[in-house]
This record gives sequence, C-alpha cells and structure tokens, in this order.
Amino acid sequence: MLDNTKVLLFERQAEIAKAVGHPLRIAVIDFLRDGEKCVCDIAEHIGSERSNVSRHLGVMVHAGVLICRKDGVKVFYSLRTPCVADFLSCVGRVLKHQAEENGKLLASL
Amino acid sequence: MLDNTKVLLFERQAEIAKAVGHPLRIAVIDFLRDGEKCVCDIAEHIGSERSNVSRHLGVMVHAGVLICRKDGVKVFYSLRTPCVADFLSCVGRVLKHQAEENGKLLASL
DNA sequence: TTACTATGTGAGTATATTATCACATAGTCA
DNA sequence: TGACTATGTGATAATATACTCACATAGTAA
Repeated sequence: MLDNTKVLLFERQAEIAKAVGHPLRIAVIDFLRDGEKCVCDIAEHIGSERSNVSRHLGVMVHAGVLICRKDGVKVFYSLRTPCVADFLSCVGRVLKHQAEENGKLLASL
Repeated sequence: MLDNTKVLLFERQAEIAKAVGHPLRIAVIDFLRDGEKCVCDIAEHIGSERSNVSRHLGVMVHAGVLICRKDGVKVFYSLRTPCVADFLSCVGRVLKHQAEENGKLLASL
C-alpha cells in the first residue's frame, strides 16, 4: 500500500503534470524557451484572449512551472527552471517512440 | 503565430501530460516501474475500486503511456516506454528545484 | 453445465476545468 | 488631473473528468 509521504509526492507531481497538460499552456512553455515574455506578447502569439491567457499563466505559476516579474505596467513570465523544457522533451520522446511503433506497424502491412 | 503542425504537436503532448496529471495515475506509473502488474494487484496497491482503476488505466493506454497484455482472465499493464519514468523524474527535478528555492527563502528569514 | 474470478463499461452524480464577458486595478504619460 | 494600456478577476455557462454502483463479458476450473 501507499504511505503518506508518497501520496503527497504524487499529488505534487500530478499538479505539475496537470499544469502542463493543456495545449495552450504547452504552447506558452514552448514560446518561453527563448526567454521571458509579457502577457500581451504571449496572447498575440497564441492567438487567444488576454484574460484567458492570464488565467492559464496563473495556473502555471501556482504549480511552480513559471515565475513572473513586474516591470512597470507589464508582467513578464518565464520558465522557473530549464527542467520544464526537459520535461517537454521527455514527452516528445514518448511521442517519438509511439511514432516509431506506428511506422513499424505500417511497414508490416 | 502558431502553425498547424505545432498545434497538433502541442495537443498530443498535452494529452500525454494530462494522462500523467493525476495522483492515482502517477501512483500506478510508479508501481509499474518494476514490471507489469494486473489490475487487481494495482487496485490493491493503490487502495481504490477496481472499476475506477480500470478507467484510469484505460486513459493511460489511450494516451500511449501504458500498454496492456491479456493472459487468461488477467490483464497485465506496463509502461510503454522507459521514457515515461524519465518523464516523472523530470517532474521530480522541478519539485526539487522548488524545494531548494524554498530552503533558501527559509534560510534568509 | 455451474460457480467463480478478473475486468470493463453504462448510467448517474459530483466536482473541476475552460472560455468568455464585463469590470476593476495599477502604472504611464500628456 | 484624465486618457490610455496592460493585467487580473468575478460571474456565468459549457464541457470534461472522476467516482460509485450495478451489471455484462470472458476465461477458468470443478
């Protein structure tokens, strides 16, 4: 059975994975790879309402995936740690593995 | 702006991250690190209803995180690729980074 | 066959997440 | 000061997700 420490760990891990588990949020993370960006730039790049983007950013800050910095009237968001990008690369590797298996399947037909 | 290829990629990446973004499912992935397990063993280890666990397993198979193999009356689930465990390690590193920053904060008080 | 076990699934309810709109706040500049 | 810009947030509705119960299915073994 699971002990309490593990349950807490799994909950925190799930919170982070969940914060990444939305197409818009992944697009934001991808966009932030080359440095911090303000909400207006992010919203324009993503092509979604500012208020919506602002909420998604809040979710990621709360989970600890992003950090933000205020500068005048603008708020700049950036990846909290490069690990987050690694994390996405890991997902990419899972996808690649899937694609390879699909390729094998196709080749065998 | 985002092109269509990227949007599709982000959607697939989000599906995988979302499939991992639940405490029970992370507990399953952790449990499967040392090899395939049947639903009944997983349910007992997790401490949740079989039907519920079965649904969560279905979500992960659908997303491509797990694979299953039928043997007699039992169905054995396992990680589709070791990348999935790496993926969790990445999340762990994000958490570690957070803990370190919290430590620094505490130390400065 | 019958009884049993392991698994999956439909239906229903409870809860969570998302997107949108309108508005509030805070900083900037004339 | 007033007009403007960037951002965040309350309220709402639409949708998705999670959990439970009851039942169906399929394999096993007497």
